[in-house]
Amino acid sequence: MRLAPDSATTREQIIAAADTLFYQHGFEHASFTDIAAAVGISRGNFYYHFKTKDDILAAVIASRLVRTQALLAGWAADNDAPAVRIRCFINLLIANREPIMRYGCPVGTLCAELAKLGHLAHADASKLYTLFRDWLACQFHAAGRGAEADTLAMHLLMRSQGVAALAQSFHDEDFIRREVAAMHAWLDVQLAMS
Amino acid sequence: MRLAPDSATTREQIIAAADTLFYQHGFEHASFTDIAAAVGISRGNFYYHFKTKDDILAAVIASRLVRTQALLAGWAADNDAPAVRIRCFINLLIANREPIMRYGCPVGTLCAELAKLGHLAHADASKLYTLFRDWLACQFHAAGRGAEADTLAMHLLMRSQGVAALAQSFHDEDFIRREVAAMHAWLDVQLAMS
DNA sequence: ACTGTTTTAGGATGATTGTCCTATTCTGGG
DNA sequence: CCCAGAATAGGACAATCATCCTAAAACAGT
Repeated sequence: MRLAPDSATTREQIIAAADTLFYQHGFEHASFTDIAAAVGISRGNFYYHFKTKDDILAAVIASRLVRTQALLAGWAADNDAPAVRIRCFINLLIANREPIMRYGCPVGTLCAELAKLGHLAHADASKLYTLFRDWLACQFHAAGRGAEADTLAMHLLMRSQGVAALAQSFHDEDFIRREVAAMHAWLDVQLAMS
Repeated sequence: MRLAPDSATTREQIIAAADTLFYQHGFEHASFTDIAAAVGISRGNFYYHFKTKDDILAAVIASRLVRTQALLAGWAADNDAPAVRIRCFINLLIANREPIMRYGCPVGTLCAELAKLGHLAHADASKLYTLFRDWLACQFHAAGRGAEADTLAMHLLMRSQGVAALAQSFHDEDFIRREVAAMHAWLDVQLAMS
């Protein structure tokens, strides 16, 4: 019973390709053929690695959860001040502005699609939101806003979602920068209250 | 050459059913069969009224543009003060909270899906955003905030989109009410600046 | 009642989908 | 060298999709 290192690579390649295609074209519109072509393997070979498309989706969501957790942990490790950590989240809109203007927010668009499909995986996809929500709430708590930490976290998350949605349709980079600046200003006010 | 009143009714029924199904299940996931079943006509009969699915989509978007314009014109006719008019827009989140928590914002989810599909109709769907944007900017202008009217309009639109996105995934009515109250408070501040 | 147009129903069509089967190739341990 | 298991390829399969065709029905004007 070996560890099958090549299989793990192929499996990870499938997940990575599916992740990208689900993001760029949506879960439903991205087909097995598309993913197979992106990875460079045959279409029928999928059954060996994933029994159903839902299994791939579950693996993609699990992968995103891990990477998101690592991202948030990295921000927390690199910065001592909660204020700086929160600004890392806000600046994500600037760093990812190109894909956001093309495909929207990876979390928001996936959750919206799965909710419309009535897909069971929507519950798991929502955990991506929860990850950001709880992390932000934790930072607000550390910044002395414990009583309203979750409310403030949801407010910031809400603004990032709204910015991503409008940026996608209007393709307006200045709008993103303007709203990011407004979010930083809002944060200044909130942190001054503690 | 008669006006074909029955045909107009059937055509409108198709548009209405397609509008609902596109909203509830998404454009791609809503099939001809679904729409036909909702209207109560045969599947093959569509070709007589609409040559392609894209034609139905175009008709649905055109119908939404007309209804949105009428909605905005109604708000403007019913209220003299720009402040009250803008609050009508904000309160839309409360009035439509049930469908929003289920299916998200009709405009936002449609635009996001069409953008991901690279669909040509995305440009027309974005006009729905523009309708709200320009109308809001007009109200801010009338309220004495001419210089920043469009910026304020985009900010309000952004917040409504963000609230709808999170409300759909978290199914949280209290969150909607809290953010609507915050939007009203924000508006108070903005109008006091004029 | 007749006629030409509008409207409808039902099925055919080809393409695409997710799923699944089977034969072949690759690989590492004995 | 050989061989069991892992991995792959290619195609079969039924279902679904948008689209399209054709014949029947409903209707209006005469």
